[in-house]
Amino acid sequence: MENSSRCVRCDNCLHELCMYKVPLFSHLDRAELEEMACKMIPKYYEKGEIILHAGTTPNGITVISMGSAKAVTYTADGREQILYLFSQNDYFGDRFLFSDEKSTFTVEALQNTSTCTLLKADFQELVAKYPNIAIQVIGSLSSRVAHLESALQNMGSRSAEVRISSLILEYIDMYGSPTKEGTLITLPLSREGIANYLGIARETLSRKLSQLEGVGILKSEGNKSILIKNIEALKSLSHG
Amino acid sequence: MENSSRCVRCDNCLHELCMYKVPLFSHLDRAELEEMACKMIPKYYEKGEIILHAGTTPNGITVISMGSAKAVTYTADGREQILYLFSQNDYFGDRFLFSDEKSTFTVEALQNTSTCTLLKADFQELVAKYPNIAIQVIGSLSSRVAHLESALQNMGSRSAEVRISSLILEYIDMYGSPTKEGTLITLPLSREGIANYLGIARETLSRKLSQLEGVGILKSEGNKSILIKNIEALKSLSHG
DNA sequence: CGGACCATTGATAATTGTCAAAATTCGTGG
DNA sequence: CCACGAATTTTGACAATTATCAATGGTCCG
Repeated sequence: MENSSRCVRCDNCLHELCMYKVPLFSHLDRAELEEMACKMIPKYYEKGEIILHAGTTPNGITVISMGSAKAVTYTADGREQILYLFSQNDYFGDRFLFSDEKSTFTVEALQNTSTCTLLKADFQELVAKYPNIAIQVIGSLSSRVAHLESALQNMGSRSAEVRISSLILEYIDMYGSPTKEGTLITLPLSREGIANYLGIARETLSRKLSQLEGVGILKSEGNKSILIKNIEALKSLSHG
Repeated sequence: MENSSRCVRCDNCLHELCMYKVPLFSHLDRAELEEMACKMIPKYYEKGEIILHAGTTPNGITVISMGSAKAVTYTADGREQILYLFSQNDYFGDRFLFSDEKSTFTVEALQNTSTCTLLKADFQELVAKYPNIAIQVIGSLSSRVAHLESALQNMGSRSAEVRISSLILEYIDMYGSPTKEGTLITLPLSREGIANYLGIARETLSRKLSQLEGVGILKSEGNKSILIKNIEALKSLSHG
């Protein structure tokens, strides 16, 4: 307690420690969390600002404490390919904690966004002190691998319709809330963003969504949300 | 030494310890390696046999000590999507070491293949004893993440030509050997396999390769190798 | 040498990308 | 709260690419 009062707390976290909600740190006890919190470096980015530049070496592990961000690379034919979408309490940089590799992706704020960064050296110290954290890191990387494998599997479908259906189903779980008329998804990305994530043209996405709307499966509600009216139909589409 | 003579050595490894060449274990000293070698379970698979079934929980970390294998999932539209290609000294299962998740992919032997498996429990014991191994696992997962990110980036190119060029360039580094007339690649996969890795139709791959042969960039040498005659041209193709 | 397997080629259809224009949506400032 | 302008999205028409199906040709291994 005394210890923590000596710290400059992360301003973004109000009266809570933001790390508390980060799975990576969830097995630490209060004291350990506070010890770490002291070392977190807070930062603020406007929408559109770059949080991490491709080609540079990340200086630690960065938690999105507020807002959201996308990790993008550019495909050989010059298009933007979104690799990850980071929402509140997601983090990146774990892959660089024990290596000096340069990042191949750029991270850009999708909204006004606050981050907390724990420097590599501090993290390594922490790992030395609490070896269990290494196991947590392994778990974290494992689920990142799982996510990428499934994204890759999805990209393997030649048909745009299948890819779109799968992504919507994923979004239902992550960003959906039930209403009387169906499940309302608050989209984390613009149409263009979704298209760039799926590796298809924005126009193709538009067309397919209109088509799905035409047969009553869903309904676009402005640019930022979609109402899903028939999940079962989506599921059968996503299966080929 | 006495210790090791009490072990049943892995038959596949002849007089060498196969783990010696596995990066994951390369930081262990001889004694540690031998200790671990005692616990490795060797197994042999004919070409086409399944080493790991999707939907089952891997029992440990499996090293390909001889031969090769592919890790595949099936896309929503029923096609085979190759996620990984494992050659000698590659391994899989690291992602399941500290979780009970089921594998989403199936691993199938591409040739007659020998493996050595270290059971989860034994691995965990090893990690407890030599905590540095956890760091090695982190490194191993990190490079797996890097590989997947780049594969995803590649799948984002809408054009088949670009994807093919990128893959060939990758193969040059991994399976190529210089000759007088150019770089000879001994292909690790059949045409169909390459197409399934790239997420395109086998016929499309054929056509593009013929086309590249037509302009003198490469030359198919039977079904199992390709001679690359103009790497620079390939590079510029792969950049869009 | 033969037969199974794999790869190539051709013709066609279906899908998707591209470019341009019109329509919507969104946020801002009055 | 409304209106306006910028940004985003949708739609249309067309071109380009790729998938599909079927037939042919080649390769590999016993």
